Amino acid sequence: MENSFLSEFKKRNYFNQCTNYEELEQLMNKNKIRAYIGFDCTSSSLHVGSLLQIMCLRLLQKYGHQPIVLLGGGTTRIGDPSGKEETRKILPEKVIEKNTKNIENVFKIFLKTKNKNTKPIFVNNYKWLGKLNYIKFLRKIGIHFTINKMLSFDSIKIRLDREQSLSYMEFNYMILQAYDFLELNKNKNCSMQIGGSDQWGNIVNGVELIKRHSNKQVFGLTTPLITLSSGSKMGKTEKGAVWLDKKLLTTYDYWQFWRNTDDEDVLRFLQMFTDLSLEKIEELKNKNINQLKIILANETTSMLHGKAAAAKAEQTAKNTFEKKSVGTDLPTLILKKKQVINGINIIDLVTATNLSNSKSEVRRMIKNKGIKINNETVESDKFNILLNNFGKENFLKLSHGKKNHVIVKIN
RNA sequence: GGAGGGGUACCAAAGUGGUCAAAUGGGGCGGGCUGUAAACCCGUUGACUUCGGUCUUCGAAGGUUCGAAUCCUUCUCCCUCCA
Repeated sequence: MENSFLSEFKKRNYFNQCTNYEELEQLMNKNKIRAYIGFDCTSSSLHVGSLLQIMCLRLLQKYGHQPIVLLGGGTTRIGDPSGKEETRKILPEKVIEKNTKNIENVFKIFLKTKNKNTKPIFVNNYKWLGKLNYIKFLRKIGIHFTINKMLSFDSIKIRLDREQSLSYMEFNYMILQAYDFLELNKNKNCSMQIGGSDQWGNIVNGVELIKRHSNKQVFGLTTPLITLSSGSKMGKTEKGAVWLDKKLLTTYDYWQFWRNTDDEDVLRFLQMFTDLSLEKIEELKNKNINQLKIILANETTSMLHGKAAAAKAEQTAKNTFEKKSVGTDLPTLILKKKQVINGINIIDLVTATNLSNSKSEVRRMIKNKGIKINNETVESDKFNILLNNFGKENFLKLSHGKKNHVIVKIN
């Protein structure tokens, strides 16, 4: 019989592969289960690249299952070779610990924490990996892995085929991840691991380890790698990562990220990254594409920054792009009156904002007609801003290209 | 430990004494067209500049030379092969 969680999982395009779909269906129909996803702690927070996994955890909650968030404090000390062409740099322990805390906070926003039965369980694998005894580990766990098999996994094979070096440390990564699953199965009664498609090998290892070690059946489920219709990986923009963190990316910029989605991706993203029901999305389908993008931006932004903040961002975008005016969410630079009274050179003004920090770049921008004050192109890099450039309300809008605007105010 | 190959801008990659702030492609940025889309076209892509130039950059430090990304020495990192 079809399982409601899995069927929605599929319909929302989260599904890539499963170790044993039919039996997983049976299990999930019978019991509420615990499932985990592991997160790497290599950066100071999470970005949109991890959003799909987060959505999976939310979906588990929706159907009454309980997510386990595994923070890879231990495995990050080793470095996952999957999909990497080179050994990645190993971070100092202090940084990893700090990252771990920040990342945990992201989940506290996205996941529901009130319901006792579905609230997320946070674990850090450093807790058990950090105190492993090498000999005991090899005897207990190592015995279940054959080198022959390990060499056949993509993450290893690709490196070897390309004759790129792979350290022994990294080679052990998959065993550690498999061990994590075993640990969670034993101590937290966790019966499923979810992950990106690049984690398939690591996940299968865990499933097999548990089979051999404990003779228990557990499951692995993977999500596809999301690419934009342009073919590039999701989550990185010109300006850097799209962080799921207020401190690292403003609400307005986050909203804009979603608003700027390619036409081709909009429906898919509505399914993947919003809570809108599939029926609702079906209804919306025929709406104007730009309306859909606004809905997408509002839904995704509300989830992270709250409804009110999202509405503010939307209003700011409306003012900025439709009315060619300004909105409260635009970044603001405040100047003292005496700084302006004798005029400020345009280059100095632009570099004082976060629009640019290079004078050469600003000169270039002016030459290419990309700098505007109150929607009027600045023609010369000798242009001086005077008090009368600020309107009655003592502010002006400074634009860098079409999408980047800053309000400059006189105090 | 031994033998080779290599480190050039955001990335890939050319350049092996002057014409090199460094070809070309991708990416980025800006403009045009549009819808804050895609595709396409054009411009631009080290820093500073009084727009004359000036300064810094081809793994690092020295050296040869009027002149070095290019030649020499030492160091360093990466890769391959052998042990």
